[in-house]
Amino acid sequence: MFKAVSSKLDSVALEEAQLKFWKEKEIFKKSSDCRRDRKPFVMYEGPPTANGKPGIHHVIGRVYKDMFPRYKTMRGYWVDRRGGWDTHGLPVEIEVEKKLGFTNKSQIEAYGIDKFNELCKESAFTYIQEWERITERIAYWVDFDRAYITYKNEYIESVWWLLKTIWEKDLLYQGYKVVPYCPRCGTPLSDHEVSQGYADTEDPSITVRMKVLDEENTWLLVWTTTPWTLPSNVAVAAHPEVDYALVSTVARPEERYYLAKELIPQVFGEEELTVHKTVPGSALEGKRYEPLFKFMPLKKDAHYIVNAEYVTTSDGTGLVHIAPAFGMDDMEVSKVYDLPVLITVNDDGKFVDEVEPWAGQFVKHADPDIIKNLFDRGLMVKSERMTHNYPFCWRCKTPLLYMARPSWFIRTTAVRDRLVEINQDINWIPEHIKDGRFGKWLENNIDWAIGRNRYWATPLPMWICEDCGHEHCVGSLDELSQLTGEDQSELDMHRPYVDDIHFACPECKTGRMSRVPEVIDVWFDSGAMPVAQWHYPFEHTDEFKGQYPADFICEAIDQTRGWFYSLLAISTLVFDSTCYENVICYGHILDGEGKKMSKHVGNVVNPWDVINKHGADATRWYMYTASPPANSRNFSIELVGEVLRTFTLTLWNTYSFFVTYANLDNWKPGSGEVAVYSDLDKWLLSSLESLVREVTEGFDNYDVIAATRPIEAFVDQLSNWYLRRSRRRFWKSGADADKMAAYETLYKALVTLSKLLAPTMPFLAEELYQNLVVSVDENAFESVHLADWPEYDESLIDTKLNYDMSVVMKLASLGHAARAKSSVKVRQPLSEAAFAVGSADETDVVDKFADILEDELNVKSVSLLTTSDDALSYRLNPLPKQLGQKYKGLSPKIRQAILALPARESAERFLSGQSVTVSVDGQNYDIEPDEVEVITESRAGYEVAADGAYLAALITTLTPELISEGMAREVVRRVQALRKDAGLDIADRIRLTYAASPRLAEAIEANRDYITSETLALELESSENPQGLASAEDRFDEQDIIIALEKVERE
RNA sequence: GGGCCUUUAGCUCAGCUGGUUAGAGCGCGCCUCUGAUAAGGGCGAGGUCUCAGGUUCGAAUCCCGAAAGGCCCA
Repeated sequence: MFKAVSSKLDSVALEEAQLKFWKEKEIFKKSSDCRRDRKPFVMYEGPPTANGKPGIHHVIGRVYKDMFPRYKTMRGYWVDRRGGWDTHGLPVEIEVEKKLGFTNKSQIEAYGIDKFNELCKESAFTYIQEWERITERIAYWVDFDRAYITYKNEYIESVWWLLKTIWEKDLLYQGYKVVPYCPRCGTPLSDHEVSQGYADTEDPSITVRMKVLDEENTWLLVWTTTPWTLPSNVAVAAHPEVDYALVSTVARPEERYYLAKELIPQVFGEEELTVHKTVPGSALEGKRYEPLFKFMPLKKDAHYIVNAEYVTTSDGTGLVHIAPAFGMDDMEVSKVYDLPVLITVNDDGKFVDEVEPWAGQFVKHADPDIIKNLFDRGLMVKSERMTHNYPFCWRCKTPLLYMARPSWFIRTTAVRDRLVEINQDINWIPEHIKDGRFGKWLENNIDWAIGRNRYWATPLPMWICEDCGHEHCVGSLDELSQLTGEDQSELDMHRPYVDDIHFACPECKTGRMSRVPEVIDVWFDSGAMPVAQWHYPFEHTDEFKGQYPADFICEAIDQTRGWFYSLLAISTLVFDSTCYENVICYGHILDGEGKKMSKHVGNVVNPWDVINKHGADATRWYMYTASPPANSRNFSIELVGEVLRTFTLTLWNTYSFFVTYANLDNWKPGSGEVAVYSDLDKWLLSSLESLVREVTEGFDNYDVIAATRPIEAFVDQLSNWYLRRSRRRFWKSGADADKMAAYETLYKALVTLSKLLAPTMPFLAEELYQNLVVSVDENAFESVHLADWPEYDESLIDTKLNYDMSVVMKLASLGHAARAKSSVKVRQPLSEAAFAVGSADETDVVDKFADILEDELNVKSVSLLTTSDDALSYRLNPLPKQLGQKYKGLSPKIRQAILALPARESAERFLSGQSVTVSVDGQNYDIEPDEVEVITESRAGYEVAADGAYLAALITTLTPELISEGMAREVVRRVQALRKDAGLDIADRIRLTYAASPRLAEAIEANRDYITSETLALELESSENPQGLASAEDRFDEQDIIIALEKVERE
């Protein structure tokens, strides 16, 4: 016996019971351990930070991450599902700063870095229980006990080792980085801070001229909104592919100016011009000019035209002033051309002494003086003011200056080509990421600025001699012990403790080595996880090698610049290979209106609301099937409820039906007579095999939609066609070969579904498996999650059968439509239904599946309409695809010729599989049957419904026998309703009494056997006054009836 | 400002390398069936396939612009 299954489903209760079962039996652990000696499947967990609550957008990532390891486990791979936590970084620091009420970095130092970092460490795990709770509840199986934690010494030591390896390759260096800087607060701001402080402001908008050397009276026109950066100008940039014109005005023909051709109207307005020549920006490269100012000494060559792709012609002159110290783009260009970086401004935002006229003046306040100076020297062409959006310090409202600050870099540009090459071997889902967003990002790679002037992060292990400037990168605690001559194995590798470690300079012997103040970018931490989670190379060498590279990783699409990059950059720098082979990038979850979810707007969905209402399985299924992973999706709780109604419950009720009848018949797999399978069974089994193939291929290709949506379609057909057409087979008494076939077929389908759904709907799958398999098979696996994935058998896939059945469904649907039109209810049997199909290879379907069509439509016989039937007419529909591809431009004429054919004769030939010849422009063409669709139309005598070539026609003439049978069905329906109302069990036997008007009584007697077997009545008697457990009085078809039933206790 | 993506029915999505009258599910209205079902079946309303050009015998699909939204970068 199977455990009885109610047709009602309480998904939340069911899931909680499964959670308990998994926990008690340690199924997660077993699912990994039982494959311990098998080939590994490797997934890396992109570590979340637990200092915020998990939201619905975290749920989506976790359910994607869960399905593939589950699938691979069932395929026999060993999956070590190790978790991880990202614990460092600015977001954690900001939380703590808020808590302490700090507004300024100096407050942290005053408070004490040690105490501050201690608070950060705690804060990083503020919501760890929330994370663990939701993770467990949605059945994301991940090992938290062995989770790596980025603040642990072991982790940090591996990160140091990586940095040292990179340093030894001469790829770690100190340079300048242009950052948004508040001169009043004396600190750079993070992007996040900058974005808070944008405001419209008025600034100068000036166009100056720079004299070209070696060309008579020729000038470059250059535009800028920051006159104060002109003293540090070192070059002028032109876009290599933009056309530049050399022009002079009619008013002053002797002066010639270079500028972008398309910007001439903006610069010169209506003024009359002579264009001397036009050249692409690439031709200007290297042209030298006279600098505007010469305050700073030059250590490198400067003051010539360079090419840069970022130059635009949306405003200005198309010639862009380059001051590497004060612009991010400028700095990048300066690296390409090896230009000098002129630092003309000090930390307070004031000009340095070398800039004599304005030394000590705040740079923005010096703008008017600089403009005046340029006017006086005849170098100013145009001076205006403009309003634009400019960032200000969110604390003190001081305008931010983009300023070069010393910073540490990893020379990723040295491996740029390898990054691009290696990226080609990664399977990106969706594919366009590879050469699109990610590929382009790699091609435009710039050196990775990894230094941060912060506290709670991995310290940069770089020591520098205070005397001679000698640099040394430390790669382990051991090494540090050797250098200092003291045991450092117990050192907390965070600030401020590492800051206190000094040792003698190995180079000059006299100087003291001190650590640089920087910590590193937290992205380096996360990208280091393939190595650092194992404390490699200090420990676990085999584990590291066995778990490198990952087969699969999965994060949101915004990680292209984040984790996806940091992982690839580090593995390329250190191992010259990728550390992941397949990636799914999933999109973001938006609210029901397509807006971003944000706390501020208050449209954030709490995942618990969804799960507590509809359960985790339905939530998971929604995530998988709603849209392709990369699409962003408009989420609402109702959509998850829809999953439950349309998919879960359909499957659940099929399952409940099966268990109910199997228990009634005491059926078990393999019990009873040898099954004889009907075409309907064969069709279902064939569909099942194709389903297994489809889903398997979906998983193998990391195609989430292909691995899930076909299951929905199958369940729909299982319930609404197979089961609907098979109900009677389960009801009938006895246990013949046909019934056995129905049980075997439905059972196989349900058990297979439980396995196919195990990776995606782990709870429901477990319920099915436990009850259908474990309860009757003592050799079964303890859990579906320990079971093997079903193999499919190609030989069982019968494409013709699958196609034929789809035609049968179509014809049945049309039959129902014809019935509705005729207003003869389905309960009334009709003598005949006739069908038309559109092509020769479909004509056998009606005969082959006659019993299904007869039963479904309640008709006595079915037939195929033939072309000889005068009640029908025919129309030919030339198929544009086939004809167009064959005849190209001739196809409109061919089409006309086909339409002009005598329809009936041609239809006859097409439907029997023969071709028809048409003549166009004196040429003959053979039109094949598959190039034309034959459309049948009814002229009279039938009730008809048609769609395209398919047609169903009903003969609605009723005989007395048919009417009598129809009445009997009415009676049966009323008895069944009565049984249900009386609360009888489906298998209860009854005694029936009735009183009916004469014609009805006659019909009841004529169909006595039918009524008694349908209603499980042991007795059926007419009575003057029917009484019993339940009774009903009714009138239909102008007949009156009173029926009553009593339950008969079975011995 | 640049890059990548998205835009098809009220909602969520299919529409393969161009090819029949652009489909499905949900929702809505009407009808119907029911001893598995919170269901099933049928009919119907609902679409300038975001807009504008172009290529083609033929464009939701290919090309070129534009708009709106998302993500990343500046």
